[in-house]
Amino acid sequence: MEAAVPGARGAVTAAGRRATIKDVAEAADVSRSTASRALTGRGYVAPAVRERVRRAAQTLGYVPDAMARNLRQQVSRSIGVLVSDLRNSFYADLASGVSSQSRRRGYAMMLADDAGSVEAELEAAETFVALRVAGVILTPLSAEVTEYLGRHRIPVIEVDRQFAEGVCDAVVVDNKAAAERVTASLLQQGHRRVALLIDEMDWTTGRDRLVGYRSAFLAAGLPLDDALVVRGGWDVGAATAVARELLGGPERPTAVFAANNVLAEGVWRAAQALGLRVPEDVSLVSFDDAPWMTMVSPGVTAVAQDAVALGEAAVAQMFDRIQSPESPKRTVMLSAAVAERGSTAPPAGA
Amino acid sequence: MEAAVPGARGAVTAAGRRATIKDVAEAADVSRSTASRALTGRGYVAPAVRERVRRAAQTLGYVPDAMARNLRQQVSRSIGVLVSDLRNSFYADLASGVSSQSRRRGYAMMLADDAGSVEAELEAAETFVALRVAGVILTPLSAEVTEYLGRHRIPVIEVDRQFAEGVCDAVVVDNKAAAERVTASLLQQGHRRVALLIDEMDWTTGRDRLVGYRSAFLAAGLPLDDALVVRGGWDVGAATAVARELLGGPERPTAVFAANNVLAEGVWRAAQALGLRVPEDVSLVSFDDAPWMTMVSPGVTAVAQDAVALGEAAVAQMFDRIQSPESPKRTVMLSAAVAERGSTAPPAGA
DNA sequence: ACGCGCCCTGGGATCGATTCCAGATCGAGC
DNA sequence: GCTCGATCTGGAATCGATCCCAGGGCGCGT
Repeated sequence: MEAAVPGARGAVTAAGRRATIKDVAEAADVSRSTASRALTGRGYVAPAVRERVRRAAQTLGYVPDAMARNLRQQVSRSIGVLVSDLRNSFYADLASGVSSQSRRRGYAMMLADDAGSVEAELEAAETFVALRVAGVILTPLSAEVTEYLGRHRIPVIEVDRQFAEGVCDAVVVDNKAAAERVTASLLQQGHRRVALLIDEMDWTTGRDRLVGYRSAFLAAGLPLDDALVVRGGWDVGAATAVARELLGGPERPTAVFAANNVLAEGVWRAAQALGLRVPEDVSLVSFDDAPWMTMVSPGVTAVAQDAVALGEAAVAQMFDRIQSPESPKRTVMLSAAVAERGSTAPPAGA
Repeated sequence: MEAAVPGARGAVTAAGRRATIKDVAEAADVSRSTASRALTGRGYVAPAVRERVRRAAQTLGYVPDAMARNLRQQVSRSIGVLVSDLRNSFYADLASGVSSQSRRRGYAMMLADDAGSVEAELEAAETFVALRVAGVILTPLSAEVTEYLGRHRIPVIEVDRQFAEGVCDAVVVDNKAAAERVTASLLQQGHRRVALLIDEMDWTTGRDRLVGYRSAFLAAGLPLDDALVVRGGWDVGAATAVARELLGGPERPTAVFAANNVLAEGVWRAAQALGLRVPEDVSLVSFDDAPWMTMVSPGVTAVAQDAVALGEAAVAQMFDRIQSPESPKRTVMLSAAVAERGSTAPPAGA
């Protein structure tokens, strides 16, 4: 174990403690107040003294205690991020976008994932409150969490999905337009039995995707068949099982629109397992891009939400909100591109 | 905007401030000390008083300020995690494993990603020091960062890779054994021109994978050809370009061992672009599994490092270290399974 | 010479929670 | 009745940094 040599580029005082501003002040032979002013740059300090303090801090390897600073200033320079599942690339990309932007602004990121559990979500929210984060960016699971954080006067930005519009700042993609676009494109190719595989209809994500799907039928003057709207479950296993049922049945749809990447994976696996070729036997479109969709052949046509951009936009909106706490709530809607890749074709009979 | 009704399940006092322990104490008609003891459970408090304080806290929506608590107690209940790139599923899984385990122990996770930049890495480390995290789990980019954190007496666990063994706690996979195993399996299938596509040889990851690759040749009594060891670059674009060069050349290898998932993606894309079939024209094995490898056909045979388990093990080791700061440094080595999927076959001539 | 304003510094309060310590109360044992 | 110990409570110090404020020194204008 190396000895802590004071004076060397060490990080601790001789006693083995971490250096505090008091140590710096003593080393520079000034008061704590002056040392603080010299280092933060707020208030008068003679240039020579400032330099002396700076050097002392450097020598001691002084790093100000963020706890103490935040406690005194009653603000923190970290933001909370709460997503559903880091192992899903959508959320990981989202977190990545948030991370880069918040670092750029000098903020640290506290990241938590509820594993789809409302309880874990609330627990994480409480941790954020305890840590007095400057704001929280989350993909909400329950309506409670937003309300809870709001009660504690913590700015909240909902990303990807909302329960209701206008009650909370949010950054979402234009689910309806994108869903309508890809559905219309399938209908135009001649498909009539287009199934929608979806997981939930409680959030704006699910609702709007369903609405978009339906309005494409209406716009084309085609009848809706509710039997073609199928609930897919929350994980790949469940999605695969449901998709097998759907594709293995007697009245097999000629195209499937999967409402997210997990469901799309289920459809893909089910098609493989059943020996169905894509797109010859069944066309597939996914809402939500994923790395594997560009690796398989044919590639899977997908609504490519830019999750990184979503995260970045959320950070931007968070800082807007911090700057003007009283301005009306705003929902930012990003449009999503459709990445055409070849997993769709006119139905066999056409 | 809803009014903050004190007495309701509100989160703020009438003045709009956040409730502090002083508010709780006054509401329960006790001193701050007693309130603190009642809520933390340390020290004597009459049962009736404890209950009164608890209810007051509940009513006020009191959440203790972690800053103040940590400052007083000189410990924090959060750990820092520093990975290279959240958008890479390996790191995302790692973070996910850390997240679940640290939450289980009541710790919050501060997550940062250096985007492959040593500067960003050190900056993040400084943030962790400032926040007085209980420990840091990282995939090191530079040797400096570990040393820096060590100087500040912060426990560090290196994950996935190390510069040198024994100087720092670490959790790694048995790179050499796994690399040797898959290489040997290719050799046994009859391959002789087995290329190794690798990005770096400065860390134990790269070094050991190279060593494993080589020792498989030696064990089989086959000659090594250094021209078959190719540097692949850091992103998919670069990897693809290098792989195209490799597979498009005159002396095309019959099998490629890609040293990580990014490189494997490059090889896969290059093979597609060149119209080469896997495994008929070229066999492919990857070190490091990725979701797409199970989606393509044939699936890509890969050394399946369990990144989630890696993260979980790192957390476990971190708490061991916190409990016994003086015990000797330890490197935990996890073995990696090989997921056989069909991307290998005997070479065409065989 | 005096007053005014500017530059600069240090003392001390402050943020919110924990914790040490002194003191109060009460019941039991002798 | 007195002591002793256990139980319980509140006052005050403490963690590390910031920042208000008082005050000293100095230059300058009159």
